[in-house]
Amino acid sequence: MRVATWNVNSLKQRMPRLLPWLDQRRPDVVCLQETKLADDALAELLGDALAERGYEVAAHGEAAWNGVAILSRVGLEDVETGIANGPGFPHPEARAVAATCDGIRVHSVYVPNGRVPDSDHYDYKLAWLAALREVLAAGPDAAIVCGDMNIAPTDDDVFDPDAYIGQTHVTPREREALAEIQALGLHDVVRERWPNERVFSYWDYRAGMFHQDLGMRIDLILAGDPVAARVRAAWIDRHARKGTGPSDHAPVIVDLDEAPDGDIGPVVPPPSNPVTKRGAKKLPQAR
DNA sequence: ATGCCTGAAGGGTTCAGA
Repeated sequence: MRVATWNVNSLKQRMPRLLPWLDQRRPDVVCLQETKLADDALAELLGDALAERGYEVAAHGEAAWNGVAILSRVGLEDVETGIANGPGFPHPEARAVAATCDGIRVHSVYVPNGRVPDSDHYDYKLAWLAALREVLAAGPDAAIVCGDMNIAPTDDDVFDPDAYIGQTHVTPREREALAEIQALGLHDVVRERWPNERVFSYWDYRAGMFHQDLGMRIDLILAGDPVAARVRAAWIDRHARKGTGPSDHAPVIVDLDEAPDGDIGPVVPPPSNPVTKRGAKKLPQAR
């Protein structure tokens, strides 16, 4: 079973990239973020194209901003939109949808950006993460949380920590909120597979950041023990960030073995190697 | 001039993103 997550930065604009990518990678479950489409508009836009490919759709969107969805061709049951008891800004935003696909509770999430540390929007981000944690704590262990977390878990997940001083995505409180979610027993499957590699999922559109591989790893797949034990491969599909009209995020993909019948034993982490990093560069700076 | 890109809304410019 192949599960993917992709912040598409507008489904409408990304159609020419999404459909060929679905045909190329053939994921069984796809979590989308920043669809920027109301549910009826999404159904109108790609309902037929997805049905042709065998996907059912659980969408939770709104016009212009935010929006998440789950596509599945291995079943899509018990759909739940939004985060129970989650905060709004000030009203609830379309940032989460969950469904059960082939026995796994799948969450597609688009965590608020935070904008500026210690701002109202930053407080909203922290409250939203706390509410997400409660939802996950009440759910099954056979869960997978996919999405744009808008947090780089460690300094190894940004091209240069100095470039992000005073910015969101790297502050201790955000990272602690994410760590508390992971402490429920969720494995960051890409980092566990590539413990010392330079792996990013987002690159700013500007100033050739992608070309120079100056990015961040903020799109994560977090898997509970029963799912993490089935991980056969986990990687970031940089190819989808190349070429004409890409999203500024690349898809993250994980391949799972078939669910075992009995006890599969402990999850064994892969061996470690020293971190290799290239020369630091600054973000584009204002004058 | 955080807006060197991109997308969306609502008009011909502003806001949001990370």
